Amino acid sequence: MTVDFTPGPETLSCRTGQKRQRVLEADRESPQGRAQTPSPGEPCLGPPATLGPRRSIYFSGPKSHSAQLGSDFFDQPAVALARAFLGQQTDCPQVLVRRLDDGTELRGRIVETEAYLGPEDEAAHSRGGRQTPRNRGMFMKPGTLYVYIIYGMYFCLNVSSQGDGACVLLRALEPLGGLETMRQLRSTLRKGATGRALKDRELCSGPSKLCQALAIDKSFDQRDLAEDRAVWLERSPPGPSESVVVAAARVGIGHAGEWARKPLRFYLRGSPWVSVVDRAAEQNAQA
DNA sequence: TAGCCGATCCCCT
DNA sequence: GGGGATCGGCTAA
Repeated sequence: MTVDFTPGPETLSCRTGQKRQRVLEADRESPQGRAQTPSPGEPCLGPPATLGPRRSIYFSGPKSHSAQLGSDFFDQPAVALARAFLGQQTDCPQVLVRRLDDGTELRGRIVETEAYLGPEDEAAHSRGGRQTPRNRGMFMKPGTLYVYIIYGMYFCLNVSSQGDGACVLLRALEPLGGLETMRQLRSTLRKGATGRALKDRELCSGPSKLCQALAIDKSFDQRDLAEDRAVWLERSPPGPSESVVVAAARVGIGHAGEWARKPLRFYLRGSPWVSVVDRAAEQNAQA
């Protein structure tokens, strides 16, 4: 079986409505579906009525963070979104921002992602169309977070994309701001902490490491990355040079047969912040 | 640096 | 009851 990993615009338009319909249903059904509802002290964060003339369609309305990427950015197929997180369409990788309760902002540029395509993808939690309370975020509107517990003690952070049950796993960040807080969080949360100071490249080089470093846990499940006040996405400042995106096999899904070999993991070639480097795949990456 | 392996517990069948 | 989108310590090369 072959799969087209670069769906065209027609795929874009026909799948969107389907998932949005489910979201409406989800919002009606579950209190968690309204996780992004602002608390009494917060401003209303509904979608912008109009966009400013100079504002990118990818930015949220004026009531969100000024640089916060809006819903439209996430409304693309999983592979396109996984690449867009690395800046392949926007020329610069996106920055994940986490604002802690005390106002501290932690920032990391996304350098590694994995795409999970939905029901047909044997490695996805939504394989075969499975929809359970745990993976519900995968079926919610693009930009919805899907946070799950792995091996009983770690968290992984996914972002729902276009297409039912499709999402993108965030695997690694280049820490840009709040490194000392990240180090503290990692040292506190990681298993068997020995007190050894973690190197910068050990802070966010893995899906669960970045969750620890950004204090992201199950409470973030089903929240909306386009509207949330504690976690959001921004455009990165332009980097020093153009980056090459490597497409490699995904990690840790050996049980998934042929799907385990498909090049659905994406990372920036040469980045020291990536969790797993695939030399063979890098040879195929275009400069 | 790479490979091996145990920890640990949620979630699904 | 068993598997798992991980991590980190230990060992060998």
